[in-house]
Amino acid sequence: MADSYHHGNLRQALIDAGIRIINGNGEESLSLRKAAAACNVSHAAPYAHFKDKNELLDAMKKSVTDSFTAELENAVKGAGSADEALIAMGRTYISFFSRNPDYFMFLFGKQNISAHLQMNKENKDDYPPFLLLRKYYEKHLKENGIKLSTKEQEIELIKTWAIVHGMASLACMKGVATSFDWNEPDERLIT
Amino acid sequence: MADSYHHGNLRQALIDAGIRIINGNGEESLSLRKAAAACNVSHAAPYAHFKDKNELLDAMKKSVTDSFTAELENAVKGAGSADEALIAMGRTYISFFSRNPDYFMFLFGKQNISAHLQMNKENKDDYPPFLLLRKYYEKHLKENGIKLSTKEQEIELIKTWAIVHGMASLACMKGVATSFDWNEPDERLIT
DNA sequence: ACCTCAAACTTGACACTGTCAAGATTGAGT
DNA sequence: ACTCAATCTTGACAGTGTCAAGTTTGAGGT
Repeated sequence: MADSYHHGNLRQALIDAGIRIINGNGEESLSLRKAAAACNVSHAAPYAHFKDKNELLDAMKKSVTDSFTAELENAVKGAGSADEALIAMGRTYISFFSRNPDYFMFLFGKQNISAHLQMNKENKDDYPPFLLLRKYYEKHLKENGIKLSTKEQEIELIKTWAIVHGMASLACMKGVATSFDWNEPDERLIT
Repeated sequence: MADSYHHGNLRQALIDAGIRIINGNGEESLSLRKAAAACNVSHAAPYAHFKDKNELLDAMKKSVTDSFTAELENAVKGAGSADEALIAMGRTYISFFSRNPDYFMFLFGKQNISAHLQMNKENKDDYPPFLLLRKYYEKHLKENGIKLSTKEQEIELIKTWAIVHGMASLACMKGVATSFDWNEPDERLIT
């Protein structure tokens, strides 16, 4: 344990250090050199594992997204119906980013969401949280015997996401959320 | 006109140059030195007008927000009823940021929205676009004879904003919006 | 046991950035 | 014409991303 890197699992260490640095101080406060220093490694060492600073950032985003997805999946486990699952997802979505506003800005604050979606594909349909939403939304339609055209379905899906995402966004803005209890509403957000 | 600055209206020139630089290349591509160079001025000249790089950014955000607000107000002029006004606002909100995705990331991509809200106050209630929304939402309630408690009203207001803001957010993410026509929906977003 | 060699890391350099201190220019008001 | 504060320049500093060149290292083949 003394020095499991020097030769070891730098790369993961850099990802973890990067996330730790960002947390509470925002993305701006991260530099490759600081992350390297946090791993007791020279300033150019990261280039053995990442082509770019952006590649580090993308790996970090992937890591945060994985935590986020895990939390969503966990929230959905305790739900009896698809409706309950959807509500649980909405709550968790907003709650996760209310607890970690830095993560919200980190994930969505730059233009390149596609970069960390799946690295190689480019569509929202590969974004794990969106996959979850679609899955339970379709279940919800089936359970309640609702019939929609593909187009309508897509619109409703994006609208639902937009509500939750927009609320999370507002909840993360300082000076906007104070007078509002973000753990209370979102009962009526299902179409 | 040849050199209206040297002594002149640097500050506004810096704001304009900054916005021009950001447009199409994102916030990252702006440096104080580039903005200064674009105004034919030495690299430390901006410090006569802005304490910080952040103060320049805030001034730029204020400028962009003013354009945005103007567009919203203009959209509302042609509306017969409050309902029409609200729909027009929603369309314009999404349309504005679809046309200028860089502006969206610039305005909302960092944590400090409060910084450019009004510089001295700290509440969303001073954010001009939100003021507009509140105004026409209350008109809408009155016109349709709807009675809500203050709390309920606030919730509906934020929910409405969240939908529109969330849609704009999604519309600005590359790889998300492609399959979706952002000029078509938002008819049913009013409570 | 030795050699090999590619991967992992270090060192040193470069251009660029934000910021500050010190000086030079300027124009308006006395 | 003199003053002075606002404006702008010059020069410096530490910090940044990135690259080129060397150095260490540990696993695999002989």
